[in-house]
Amino acid sequence: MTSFYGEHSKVWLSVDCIIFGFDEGKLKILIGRRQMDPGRGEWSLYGGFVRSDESVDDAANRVLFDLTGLRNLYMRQVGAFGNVDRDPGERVVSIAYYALINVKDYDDCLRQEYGLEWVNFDEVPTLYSDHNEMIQRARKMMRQKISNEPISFRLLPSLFTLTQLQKLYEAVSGEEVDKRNFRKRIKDMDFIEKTELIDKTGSKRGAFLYRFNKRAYKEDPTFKL
Amino acid sequence: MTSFYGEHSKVWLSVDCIIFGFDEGKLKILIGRRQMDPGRGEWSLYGGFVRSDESVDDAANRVLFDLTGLRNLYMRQVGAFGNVDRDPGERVVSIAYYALINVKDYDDCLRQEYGLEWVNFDEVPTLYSDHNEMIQRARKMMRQKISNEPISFRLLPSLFTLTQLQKLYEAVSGEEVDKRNFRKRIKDMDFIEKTELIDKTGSKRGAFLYRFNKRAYKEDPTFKL
DNA sequence: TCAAAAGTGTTAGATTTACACCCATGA
DNA sequence: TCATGGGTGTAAATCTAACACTTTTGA
Repeated sequence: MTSFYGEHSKVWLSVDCIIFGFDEGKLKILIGRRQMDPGRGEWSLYGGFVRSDESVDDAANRVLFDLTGLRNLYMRQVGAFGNVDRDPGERVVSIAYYALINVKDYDDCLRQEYGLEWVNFDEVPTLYSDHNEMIQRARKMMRQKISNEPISFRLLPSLFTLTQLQKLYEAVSGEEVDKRNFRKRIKDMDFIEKTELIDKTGSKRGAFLYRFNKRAYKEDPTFKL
Repeated sequence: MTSFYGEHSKVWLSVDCIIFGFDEGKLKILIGRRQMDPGRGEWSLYGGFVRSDESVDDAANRVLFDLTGLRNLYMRQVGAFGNVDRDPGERVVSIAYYALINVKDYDDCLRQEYGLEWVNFDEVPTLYSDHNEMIQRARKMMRQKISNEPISFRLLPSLFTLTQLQKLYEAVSGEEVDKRNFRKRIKDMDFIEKTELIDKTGSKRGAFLYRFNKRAYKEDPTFKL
């Protein structure tokens, strides 16, 4: 191969995906046992190598699609992790991404096939290499986003109750909020629409279901929680 | 070379540095004419390849030190830029970093030696490859930071006037603020200390010089502009 | 003497926070 | 009938934003 850059050394480049979900009032991530050496058997994020014919973003999308069967997930780059010895085998630099999925959309057969587990974010075990650092950075980014962009809806079913929305917000932001004040703020956002549907799974009385109107949000994209 | 990952392809990895400065009331960045093919002669950020024995962060620090002679600069990773064809020559993935320097600390001989120019951020020409995208992302990150972290002091001399501080804030945030309201907020921050020194370069009357007390900030790191 | 930047307080309006009770239902 | 989560309004406190004039001094 001819090269302008021949004298410099190349590195392996991988992507690692932090997949967030929300279920039973808790923020969760999807992790599995590493299937390859080095580190076989350790808890780990799921990742893959970047191929020569795909962009780094495409590699992350491919890995996410393999894993979830879902396209067009909300996905953001966390950043590059490039310590020399981060991979015990070779020099591998990894670009971390986080993605948000609705746990209910996710095919549990696929989860079992890959041997993945949903674990509560606050109870994540020690992970392979620098993966714990990756998830912390991802969480920090997400915490900043959730107050300024409507990302909650990526983690919830398309119909959700205000209590669910509030619990999610609390789980991500890490602080409790007053129910009445929270609902007041939601009422001001016209793109969060009340339906006539009632969810009775969470309480005897039942709670109204709401939906996120993407179109309405695009017309007036002001968001502040 | 033995490898666990032999079947996957490696890539060249570079770092690109966005060096911000502030002078004469304007936010500036340091760019130069590209010295190598492909793209020789085009306006470009300054960068370098990541070596096999250094972390990606170290590579960025090395490039910054070569260029400025300064250590311990404020530096943050912007992210990985990994489109397949972003480099016309070969597959090169680049990790962008931005750094803040005080223009007065910067040795102008070094600038000339490397053929670099300070250009107003709002007047940056078309740059090589995806470098314009990099600087936009860097600026966005910086805009978010400046209200929540005391980074202004990295761009200013150690003694500065409140007018300078305000102009800097306006240049980075992109919006004008009321002088009295701005000063009120500054007064609340005990780690921005008034000295008895007067700067007479900016006005006939002269303005008091202030200084950032790092130690006091560490004791009470609350910041909100 | 005048142009140019430095410096200084008050008030109205908006936003945020704290707070407690009734409702509907299934078990 | 009672335990559980759903739903609602008001008032005090805080924060934000708007606003204009005096001071100093070198040219």
